[in-house]
Amino acid sequence: MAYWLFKSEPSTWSWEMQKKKGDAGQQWDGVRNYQARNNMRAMKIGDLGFFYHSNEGLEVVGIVEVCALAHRDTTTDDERWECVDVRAVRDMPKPVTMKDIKANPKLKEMVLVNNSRLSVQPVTKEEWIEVCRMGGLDPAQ
DNA sequence: GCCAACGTTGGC
DNA sequence: GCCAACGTTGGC
Repeated sequence: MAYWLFKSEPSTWSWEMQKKKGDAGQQWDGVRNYQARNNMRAMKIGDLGFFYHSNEGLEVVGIVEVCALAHRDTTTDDERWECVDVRAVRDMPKPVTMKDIKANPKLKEMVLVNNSRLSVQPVTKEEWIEVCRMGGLDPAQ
């Protein structure tokens, strides 16, 4: 299983809105960047991702699960753009902020730190475990 | 609201 | 195919 990070501006698509979609989930539309799209194409059902609030909040607020493989983004006629569906799995008991992540030497290689503009990013298993631990989740889960 | 970093576009 | 110009993103 692979791990990812999805970024969204809460004013556009917030964690609260995501949770309201429940187990049905929601397509992660609007991505117009090849790298981010390629990351979504590589996703498999059951992969987990952090849900990160950009611009406001600047923190990992929850965990989502990929529940549909990459398919056409229905918000555009352009065939180039695809997206997966994700559903909310759980809240972070304690949101992990950008500041916390930058302050942790174990996370200095995170894409979030080094390429903050990429909206869908891969996360290593080690990074996943560390961020979960910081957020008050049992890393074994 | 500013601006650095990055991606894309388009003229040559 | 290069690269300058432009637009967008997102942390601060």
